Amino acid sequence: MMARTGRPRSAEADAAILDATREALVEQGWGGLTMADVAARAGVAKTTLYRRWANRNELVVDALGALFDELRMPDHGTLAADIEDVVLQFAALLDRPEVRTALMAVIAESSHDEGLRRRVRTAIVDRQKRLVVLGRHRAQRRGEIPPDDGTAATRAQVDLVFDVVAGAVVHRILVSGERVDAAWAAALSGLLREGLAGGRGGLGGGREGLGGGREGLGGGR
Amino acid sequence: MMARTGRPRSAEADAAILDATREALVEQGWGGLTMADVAARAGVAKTTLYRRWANRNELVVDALGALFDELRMPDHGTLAADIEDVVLQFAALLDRPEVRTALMAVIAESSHDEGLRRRVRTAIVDRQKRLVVLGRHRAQRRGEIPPDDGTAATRAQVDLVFDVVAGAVVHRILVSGERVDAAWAAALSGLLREGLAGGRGGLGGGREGLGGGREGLGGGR
Amino acid sequence: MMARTGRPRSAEADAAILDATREALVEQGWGGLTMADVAARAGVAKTTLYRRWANRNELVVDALGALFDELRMPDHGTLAADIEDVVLQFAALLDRPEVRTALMAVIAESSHDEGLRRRVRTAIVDRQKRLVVLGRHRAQRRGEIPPDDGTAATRAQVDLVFDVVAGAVVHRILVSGERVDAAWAAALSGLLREGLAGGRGGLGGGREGLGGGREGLGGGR
Amino acid sequence: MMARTGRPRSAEADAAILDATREALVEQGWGGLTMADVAARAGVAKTTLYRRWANRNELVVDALGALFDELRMPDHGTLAADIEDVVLQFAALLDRPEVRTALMAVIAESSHDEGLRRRVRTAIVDRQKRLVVLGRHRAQRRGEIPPDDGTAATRAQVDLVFDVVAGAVVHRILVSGERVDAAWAAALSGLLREGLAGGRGGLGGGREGLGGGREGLGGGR
DNA sequence: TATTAAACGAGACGGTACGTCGTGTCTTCGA
DNA sequence: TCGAAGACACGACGTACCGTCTCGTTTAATA
Repeated sequence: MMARTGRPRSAEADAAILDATREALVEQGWGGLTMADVAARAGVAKTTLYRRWANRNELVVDALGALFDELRMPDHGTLAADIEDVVLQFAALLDRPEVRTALMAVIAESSHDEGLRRRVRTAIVDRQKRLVVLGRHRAQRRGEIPPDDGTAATRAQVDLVFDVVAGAVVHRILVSGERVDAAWAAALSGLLREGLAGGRGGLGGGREGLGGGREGLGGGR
Repeated sequence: MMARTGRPRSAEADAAILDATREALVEQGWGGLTMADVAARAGVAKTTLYRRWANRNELVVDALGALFDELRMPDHGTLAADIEDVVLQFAALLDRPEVRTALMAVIAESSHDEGLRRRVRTAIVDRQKRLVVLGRHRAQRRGEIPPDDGTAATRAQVDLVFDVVAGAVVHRILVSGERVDAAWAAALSGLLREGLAGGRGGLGGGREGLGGGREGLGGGR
Repeated sequence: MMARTGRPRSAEADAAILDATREALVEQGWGGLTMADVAARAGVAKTTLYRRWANRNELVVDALGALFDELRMPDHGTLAADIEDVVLQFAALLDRPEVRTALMAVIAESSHDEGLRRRVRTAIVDRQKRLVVLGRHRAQRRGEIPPDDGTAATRAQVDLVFDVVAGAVVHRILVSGERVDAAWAAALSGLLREGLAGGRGGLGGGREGLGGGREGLGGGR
Repeated sequence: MMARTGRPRSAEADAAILDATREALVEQGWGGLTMADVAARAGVAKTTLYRRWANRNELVVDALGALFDELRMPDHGTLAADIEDVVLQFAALLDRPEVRTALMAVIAESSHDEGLRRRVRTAIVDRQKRLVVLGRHRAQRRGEIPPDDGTAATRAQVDLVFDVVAGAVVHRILVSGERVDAAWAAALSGLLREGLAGGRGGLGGGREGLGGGREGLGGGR
């Protein structure tokens, strides 16, 4: 079904190109990144890049995605400790200059390029999200949080936690320009733990409190 | 003090350029935005753009900043309602196509351009942050949250709330690509209310379950 | 007849502008000459330049023309000596850097600008040609050459001599890039003397050896 | 000796560009000539122009030089007839609108650009000069003029004749703005023939005749 | 082992935007 | 009213990158 003949593609070239891309991002930044420069650093012809990636954006997404693949969900025995660990891992990743300069750029580009959006989702977003899902399962097995009841509210809670954790870390590092240290990670973890527990089923349990009803919101104290 | 001679700059041109910039962003996206196109839309020469802004990035930051200037802190009587209102305002802003396509792009560029970073801070970030500060003051006057005690922990809490709120909204809309509706805003607000209240006024106060990292943050109590 | 009101134009400004034009030509060459630079050197606003000259070309023609005004027809007592003197004067003029760089340029521009062509003619060409006419008259008074007989051939000879003398000097200096010294001037003068004498008073009188083309020019005899 | 790799340059592009340059010169004149227009006419990208020529001046010199390459030295059997033929060829060349508008311009530019001066010399001046040298050899073989004696005077005479012929034609057409017809060519040819023959060994050798000796000038009648 | 077809390097190519510069006009203020 | 200062619309400049296209040269599977 597929061509079996001819010279096969070089696997070394792939790795060299991704490495060169990250190296160039560190030195030149997103705006200064050029395909010719990447090719030269990788010791490869421009043609070879375009044979594998359609354009600069897709190349960068893959180069970044490889880094996100290294994220690991630890098991420290408590949800809070697990969250803090992941937050710090994520922060360390965002602190890398190639990520700082390129992550938001490809997300911006993806806002008007559906193909790129899909690639960002599979290469980057889903690789983060699975940590949230995994951490949640572990916490449920430990009994720290109630098990899934299969409602939409459950899925909504996963999404909310994901957006809060990832969003807060991204915002602090890339927008506010502040460092994420253990203290900050603990603070965020604490906020989440109380927020989720305090909700007594909270959001996700999604009952009365959701959807506009906020009769109790804040009035609780 | 400064030169008073020569033909003064046209104030109309400034407004026309910023309008044209937003219009072009809507139609062409960040990647398709060109200075020549903006100039043509504004009925102005390219020179006139470059006389006011050093480059495309700074122009776009100012064009976006003007939108963030329209954010208002309402007074609904409760912190939760105030937060939800602001979250929805912010979400509406991020839903505008010119913001979706360009906000993350300029933040990415700012990661290796200190001047641009400052401009982003004053034109965009600080305009959001003052809402958090104002909302916090109101809630303190209402007695919903304890007054500032002047510690670093207090300032840290403001920063954390800001990063969580803004980060979550940005992440949900731009990264996850989901809509922010009243239900989601209420859920986020609830998470924050419980998270802040549960902490006994203190992030970092995090107790037993926390990883331990709280060297100084939580000392505020 | 003319408006007498308002501030009168500065006569000093005119001289300063022409001086500045020549100075700028020396330093920047024709291609590097800018109106703004001329204005700055003259201590004058660009407006003032454009109030007096319609464009760069006309300004330069006048700036060069002033130099050609200094050409003088001496009276050494013989035609040959007079020619040599004028040739050397002309050569000295063409050796000035502002003339080298700009004379051919304005002539080139004049090829598709009738107004400029007229200005070149009156400011530059006619100022050279009158020397030929004057020298011819003197030589006729001395009896070195026959008096005008009013025929077209007479006028044609004046033109031919003018084109040969001016053209040869211009070509040697600007095209061939060689110097004009007394020996060369004498050689040119000698060629002309023999050429005119040999012709038996007649260009076009050319006999047997000539190609045949003489339909009317030589009819002067 | 040189790199043999990569895609070779298109020879068609070269020809198309030079043609387009002459075409644009005819329609727009020297001042209206733009690289973008030439590229568009040639169906070529601007980059391709700049890959071959450093700037507009060098491009135009080559475009004009190709025309001067077509000059031919005929053999009519007499020096006079040969001169007239060449003069008319040269005049026809200078009458072409692309040459009228651009030749003096590039010569002007060459006055402060040594590289351009060299290019003008090889592409234009030397192509004319070889005709003088060739015509002189033929006339010597015919016995019309004495053979070279190897002195500097001989070389000086070649140069003088060249400057006189080329200079006179250029000056008449471009400066005086008059046409060159057979009659004028014959008159110039006659002047030269007599001037060279009358000199008895001509200029350079010419001593006594110089400076003061002009006893016979015009006295021929 | 020879064939063969794709991968590869090099670099020219058609495009497009960049940011700068010069032109000639205009608008303001002060002399 | 003139002049200085300088903003303005316009348009060309020469550069840089894009992504595509030839070239001639490897290189591994296949026949």
